[in-house]
Amino acid sequence: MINPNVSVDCVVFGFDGQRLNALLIEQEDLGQDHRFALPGDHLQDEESLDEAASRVLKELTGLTGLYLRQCGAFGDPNRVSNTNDLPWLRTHRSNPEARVITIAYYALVKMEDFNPSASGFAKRVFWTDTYDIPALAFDHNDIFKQALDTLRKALKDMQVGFKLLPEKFTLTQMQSMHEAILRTAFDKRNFRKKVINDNWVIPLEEKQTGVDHKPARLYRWSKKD
Amino acid sequence: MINPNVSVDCVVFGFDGQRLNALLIEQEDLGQDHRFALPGDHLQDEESLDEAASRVLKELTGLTGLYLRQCGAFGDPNRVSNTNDLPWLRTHRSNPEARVITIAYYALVKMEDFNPSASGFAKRVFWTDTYDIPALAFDHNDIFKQALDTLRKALKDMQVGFKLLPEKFTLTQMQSMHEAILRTAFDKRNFRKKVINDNWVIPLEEKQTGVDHKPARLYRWSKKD
DNA sequence: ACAAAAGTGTTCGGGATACACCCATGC
DNA sequence: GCATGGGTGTATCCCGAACACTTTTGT
Repeated sequence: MINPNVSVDCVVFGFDGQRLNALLIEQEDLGQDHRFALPGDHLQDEESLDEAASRVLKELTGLTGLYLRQCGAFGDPNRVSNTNDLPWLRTHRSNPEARVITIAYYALVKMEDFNPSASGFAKRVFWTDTYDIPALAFDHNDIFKQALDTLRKALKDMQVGFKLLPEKFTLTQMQSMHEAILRTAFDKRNFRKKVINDNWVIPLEEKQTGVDHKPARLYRWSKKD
Repeated sequence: MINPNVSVDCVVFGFDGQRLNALLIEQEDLGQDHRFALPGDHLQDEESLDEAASRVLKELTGLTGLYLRQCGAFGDPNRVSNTNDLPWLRTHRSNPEARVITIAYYALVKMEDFNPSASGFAKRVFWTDTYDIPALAFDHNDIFKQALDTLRKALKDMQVGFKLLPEKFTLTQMQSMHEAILRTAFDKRNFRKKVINDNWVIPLEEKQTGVDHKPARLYRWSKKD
């Protein structure tokens, strides 16, 4: 292998209408406590970094076609040398002591469109509230923080938010998403004025169904992906 | 070597009072045309990515103590396989065909404080206008673009501009720097109002010397590095 | 009728923009 | 005295923030 110690790790964000969630995997049990981690794996020859990130997500979680962006490279010489990480490394890596450089990605998914299922060395895949992330393997908690920061900056530039919403959504859903990601409350009238005036969304004729109150108008994002 | 095909490449920006410049190296001549590149080199064992970037700049240009920030990772399988790059790779790399993943950095220097001088495999080091960058080796032109984009975003957040100015500077110098980086013109009165009201700079009692017109007041940056 | 969420306008303050002339110094 | 850049104030516009009540639907 040409790049034996380079990997990609992905922070997959999903929004469920209330909370911002991230996708974690539980690594195979080796007689230890539960070990949680971000989905990630070594880079293979002949694949680009972006391709590696896509492949990893497909292999470990079954997700494909996600919006993916780099959010940093992590290469501290000791980033994989915590003793808790050693048993797993010894069974999965030909050179368990080697420092691994990882390229971090964040991904956004419309949760309704995807149904992650564990495979590869992931024993289990599950969504967790982003404000309640457990201790993760390696330096994955650092990577997660950086991914969230990057997402927040991108959201303020109004470039990515729609990747987390269904095709048709209500303004309340959109506002909740912003509030969940940025951890702030917005005024309903001001929020609506802004997204409509600035042409971020386009109103549809359709309305919400199946709710036991006044159904809200649906909107779609105005920009191309 | 544990990470044989990982490198760092650095875009060093400097401001000369008029123009934004970037530091390039000319690679050793191998009977070809001039070959220009960003300063960069392979990662060594036991050094972090940031440390590698510092070392590379010291070894190739003599510069130390620079402000350095990551601005992306580049790992396309073909990024080093342009035929023009092969002769150089063959004399400098044990595995010239190997794909190299590089972590890109940008650095900011006060040009007056530093005097870059070529060493290592750099035959020559020189400043070039950032709007007149020649064709560079590998994908270094792409890396340069991304570094400039990153610098511009950071400058708007007003975090980094002062790294390019002398300790004491005039507001006209500061404005020129912003204009050079962002490629826009600002109104003199508005610019001054802003940087003074928002406490970005602190006026000194000192004035400019050695100019053949009314000497300008000097300022210093108000924040800590 | 009642519960639940949808939907809607106005006021106010602060920051960004546009704009032109006099001043101090060196030669 | 003249050339060169230094230095200064005001009016306007737009955007973001604060704020509360009526409407529509399902049960």
